[in-house]
Amino acid sequence: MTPRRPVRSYHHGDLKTALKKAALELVREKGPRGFSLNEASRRAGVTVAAPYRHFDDKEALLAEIICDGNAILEEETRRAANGARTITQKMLEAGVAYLRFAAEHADYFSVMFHSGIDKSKYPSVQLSATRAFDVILGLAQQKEATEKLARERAVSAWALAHGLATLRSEGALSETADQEADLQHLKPILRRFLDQPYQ
Amino acid sequence: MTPRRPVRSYHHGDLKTALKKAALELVREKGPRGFSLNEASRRAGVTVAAPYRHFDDKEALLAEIICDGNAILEEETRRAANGARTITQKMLEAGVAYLRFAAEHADYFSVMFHSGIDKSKYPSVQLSATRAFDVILGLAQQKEATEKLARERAVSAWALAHGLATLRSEGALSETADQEADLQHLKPILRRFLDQPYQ
DNA sequence: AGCATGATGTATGCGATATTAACATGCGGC
DNA sequence: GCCGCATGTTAATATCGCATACATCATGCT
Repeated sequence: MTPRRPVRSYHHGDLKTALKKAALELVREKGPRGFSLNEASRRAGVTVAAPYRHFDDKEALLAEIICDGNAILEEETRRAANGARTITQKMLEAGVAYLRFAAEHADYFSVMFHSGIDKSKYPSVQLSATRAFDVILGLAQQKEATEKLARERAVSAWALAHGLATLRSEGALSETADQEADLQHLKPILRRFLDQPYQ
Repeated sequence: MTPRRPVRSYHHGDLKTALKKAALELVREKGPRGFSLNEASRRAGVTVAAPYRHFDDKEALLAEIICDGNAILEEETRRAANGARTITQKMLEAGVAYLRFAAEHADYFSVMFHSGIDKSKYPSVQLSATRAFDVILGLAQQKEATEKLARERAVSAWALAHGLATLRSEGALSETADQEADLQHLKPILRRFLDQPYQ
């Protein structure tokens, strides 16, 4: 009669990761506000006290997720840029990668920008964000003459991509079933923006 | 301003408005997550049950605030556009007005975009958002030949402004004490974007 | 094998919130 | 002046969440 379970060990093994996954799952289901440590613990098959061995508190978990998200974003924009030849094309592909990230990792994106946590309290978060931004900034520096212009170019490209991604995630932009096609449809917008000679 | 009674009377007079103000105040102090119906009631000097005479539930209050915010945004971008002569200048000023709105009404902006409410459940919210967007769209239609191009132009301008505003509100853009100066500093970015011939 | 240590469970305190039901009040129309 | 109806209050319910102290388990090191 005893429920025969496949030897669930007392020690979870990788609870930290499991909790982060559960949190993202919750965000996907119930939106950025739908996350709670308790529910995440339950889903990870663990009591509500266990998470505290791995995270200082609820916010700390979110902060780590944001770091992870920034790392993925950095990685993906960098790879996209590497696949192109000219600087302008690199920036274009990086922008597309940003939009793709926002769509494919909507859960991360949601936590990163809509979880309402005070990022300034977490240096690690700021560091990861800076690193992600540096991908674009690095490209802009190769494109522009002065540091000031490069920074301005990078900021505006970043902002455009971020704005498009946000509008998209809110359903303000008409979307079809084909994500990739929609993405390619937005490309011209980025291209026109980047093609223009700067100053 | 608000009809406030010196003597604490049983009936508040304009509780609906008072609650919305209190909510915005809370958001200003504690961020978009820091709002609760209970605390707002307290600040309005009323018990926690009173709000239900004016709003279906917590979300409904937020939804109304979003409508209000969209109305203000619409009004301010429209006025800014009216103050300029050429279409391009009108769009530029509208963009600056967007950024100014995000800075000066950071509380509204926060609720509008970071409160995590499902806007699709509130037609009134969507209507107000559409009306605000129509200001830009209307300008773009005068600037571009086809409807398709106009829409694209409007979307990208909107996205750029929104992205800049968001980055700004997160402290990603260096800011000085002088809000207005910072704003003028961002103008070139918008201008370069708008000056470019489209297609 | 035995022990130190870290990972998890148990029990519990505390606080907060949203929401509803039933009762009270007083403003404004008649 | 009176009474209805909107507006508030009292009171109660149902959750839920965070956090902590302490016991228990299992793993890996020696």
